[in-house]
Order: sequence, then C-alpha cells, then structure tokens
Amino acid sequence: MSPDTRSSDRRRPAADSAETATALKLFVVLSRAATAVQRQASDDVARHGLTISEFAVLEALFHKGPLLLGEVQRVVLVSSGGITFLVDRLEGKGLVERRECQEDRRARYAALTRAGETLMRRIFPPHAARIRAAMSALTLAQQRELTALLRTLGSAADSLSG
Amino acid sequence: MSPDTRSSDRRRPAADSAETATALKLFVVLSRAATAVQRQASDDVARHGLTISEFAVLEALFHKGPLLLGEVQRVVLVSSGGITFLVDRLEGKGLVERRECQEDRRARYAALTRAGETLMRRIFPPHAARIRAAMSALTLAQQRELTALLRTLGSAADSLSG
DNA sequence: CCAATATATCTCAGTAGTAAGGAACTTGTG
DNA sequence: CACAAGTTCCTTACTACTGAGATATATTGG
Repeated sequence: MSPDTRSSDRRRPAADSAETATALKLFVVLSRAATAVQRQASDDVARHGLTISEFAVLEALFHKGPLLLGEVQRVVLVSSGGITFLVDRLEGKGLVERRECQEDRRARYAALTRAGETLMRRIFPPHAARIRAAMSALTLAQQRELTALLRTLGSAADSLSG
Repeated sequence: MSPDTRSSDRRRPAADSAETATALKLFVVLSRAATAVQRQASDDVARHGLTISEFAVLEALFHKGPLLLGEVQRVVLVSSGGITFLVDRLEGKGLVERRECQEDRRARYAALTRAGETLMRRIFPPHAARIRAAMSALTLAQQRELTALLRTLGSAADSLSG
C-alpha cells in the first residue's frame, strides 16, 4: 500500500532492523505497563475479595443493568466456560443472580443482587479514583493521546487474528 | 505538588469526573491493546509448541547468554515457583539446561542447549517480524511516542506498589 | 566462631482460566 | 411440518500459573 513497501526484492536491512527493534521494545513496554496498571486495579479489588475479572462483571452489570451471559462474555473477554465459572462464583458470593430469559430459553441473564448493587455503590468510586491515580503520571492530554494510539494499535492487532 | 492539587476542600467535581472517565477509558484500551498484541505473539510461538513465557525465557538466554534463575525471573516477571516450573518444562523439551554456580551454591544458571540455540536462531527472526507487523498500524514515530508514554505510565504505576 | 538474618531455588496445594465437546433450544429451509 | 444448522450455556479435563512455606546456602554483627 504505502510507497515504502511496494517493492520486496530491494530491502533496506538497516531500516528493517530499526523498525523491528522499535516494535519489540514497544511490545515489552506495552506488556509491562498493562501489567503494572492491572496490578493496581487487582490490589484494590482484592481488598474486597474480588478478582479483576469478577469486578469487571460486576461493573458491567452495575452500569448497564442485567445482561445475557453472552453479552457479559463479550465485555469481559473471557471464554464461554470462563463466564460460567465467573458467574457461578459471584452467585456463590451472593452478588449476582441468574434470571431466565423469556424470549430465548437457552439464554440467561446475569443481574446484580441487592447486595451486589450495594457493594458496587460503595467500592466503585474509590476504585475509579485508584485507577485515576495510577494514570496521573500523565497529563489528561497525554492520556487522551495514549488512548488514541492504543485504540489504533489494538484494533489493528485484533483484525489480524480474525 | 502541582498548583491544581494544593487545596483539597474546594474540588471541581466536573473536572474530577472527566479525569476519572479518561483514566478508566485508558485502562480498558490499554488492557485490550496489550491482550491483542500478546495474542499475536502467542499464536506465533504456539506453532512451535511454546508459550509466551517459555519464549521469553529462551529469548533472554538467547540474547544475554546464561543467566541465574533469579535474573531470568526478573526479566520474565513470574513468581519464583513459576520460573522453576518454566525452566523444568524447557529442560524437558531439551531447549535449556541448568548449570551450577561456583560462587554461590544456592544459585543455578539457566543456559540454552545447542538445540535451544538452533531453535531460536530459526524462529526468532520470523517472530520479531510478526511483532513488527502487529505494530505496523502505527508509524515509527508513533511507536516511539507510544513507547515513551507507556514507559512513564508503567514506571509510575510500578512505584505505587513498591 | 555463632546466631540471626537474608537469599536462591524448589515443593506443593490451590486458583483462574482455556479448549473442546455436549445438551438444550431456536431459526431457517425445503 | 421435519430436519439441518446455528446459538447459548454448561461440563469436563487440562494448563499455566501464584503464594506460602521448606531447604540449603550465604552474609552479617556481635
């Protein structure tokens, strides 16, 4: 597509290896930054006996109301077996309940129980504040720029896999 | 420190919530981008029967030579039990071997075997090319900028945990 | 030198997840 | 209608870890 890549029999090894080195460095830094920020989130929710994935389910239901399990799965990005397991656990903790779906009897809703709703009202704001604190080494403008770059990168990488 | 945060009794809720929303969005986009890129890497090394973590160990030894297990652990960022398990597996595959350390008999080196060296010579270049492809939605300049922002973010978030 | 502490690896039990396949149900087609 | 194909969730078996504690060795201060 771009003029730089139209020919393949005359390569420029030096430029190629500079590109490779840049990409590899980015890969490492991206993984570490994500891990570091996730650890902040994880430490925070662990104080309430929750994992990040459990919290992500609660957060989706908190902000969007009852969702079909498949919808939750798409938000949380976990396998189908994983979402069953997650909702089982949250049901065991009394924070979430399954409800029937009239229109499609294969499907089930997940919904916050009253206890789940109460818990989220209490712990979501400080959790959000902790995420904000973790990001606060960057200015708002930098955070927006970073978000834009990561969105481009993420959707391009996603589309490579299907 | 900064002029905006010197006072705590007069807040600006609107600005606070804009900051929170930006930070939360960044958190989601960061996690997804990292997952998407890691999936590319993972799919690539899976063709050779390796996990990302196994490949990371091989790569460290390939580029730096024999390393103490603790040093490998710091590079790959897994628990102490995890590094033992990883090196066990790679030893089982004949790609890595443990060696004694004269100066400190508690410690052990991990080193590539000849088979490990051969394998890495063969699979590292196409792996690097795949990472480069996954990043190629961004220009080189954007990749460098992204790296700089992520480095800032990552080390700040790290220092919050100790 | 001895005791206390620190360090490096390993062991073991437990956990969060995946992947593949199956049961129940729905939808589309002849 | 009847049947094939698709979907929604669940089950099962497995995997890659983590975290706490054990073991062996090293270091430090008295």
